[in-house]
Amino acid sequence: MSEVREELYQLHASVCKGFADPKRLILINALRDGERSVTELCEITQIQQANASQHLAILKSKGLVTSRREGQRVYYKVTSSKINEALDLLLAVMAEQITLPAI
Amino acid sequence: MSEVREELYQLHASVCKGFADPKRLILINALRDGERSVTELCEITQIQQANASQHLAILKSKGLVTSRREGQRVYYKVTSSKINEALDLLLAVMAEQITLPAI
DNA sequence: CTAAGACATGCGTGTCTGCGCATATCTTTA
DNA sequence: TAAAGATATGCGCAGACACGCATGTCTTAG
Repeated sequence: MSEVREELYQLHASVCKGFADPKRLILINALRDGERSVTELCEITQIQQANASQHLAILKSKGLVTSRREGQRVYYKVTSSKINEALDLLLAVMAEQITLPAI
Repeated sequence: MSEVREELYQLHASVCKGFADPKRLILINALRDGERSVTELCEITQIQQANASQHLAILKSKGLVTSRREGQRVYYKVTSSKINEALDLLLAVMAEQITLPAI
């Protein structure tokens, strides 16, 4: 395993870690319909403001969301629709397992 | 947020946690071309046998891989091609960020 | 039934992570 | 400039996680 490849897996895992928390998934889901300010996100998700900021910072550090300041508000949005597609695929995998095969 | 939805996010995050480790990604990748025994996986990936078993158990507990015993060997395979698709999507997201936009 | 190979599991430890709380920074309005 | 709103950051702790090592279990060969 080359050094470069090793680092790639490290990076890939790091990105996946971004999804490895329920609150972060809730936040990402709250951004499905477009960008939202932190306050809006807190209202929608019922997550504490400081905690939401921490999770958003993690998502941002992994390139999963981007932010834009407008006045005193900061608006976040999901970086790429591929992110939602990937999450949907995993939901589909989960669904396949729950759905019992026909007898 | 309903109780059910809360649990769904918890479960979804749990599945994502399956990908949140470089060695597990390496193992999943080693299973791209089909099933492999634990010994084969250890050879390919250079992961210690006990450690590989531990990671495989985690992947299995999340429904990401399945196993089948044949004699003294146990063969693992990825549960669904959707899993590789999802991982590829994330790699694409990563690639987009590294690729600099044209000036 | 005994030995050896293949795989799984339990334990101890060092590290990471999520959270609440307090507080700091930035922006607008008075 | 002071105050208030919006967001970010630092700290401490409790729980989770990865790993190495030793050992246990299952299967086939002799």
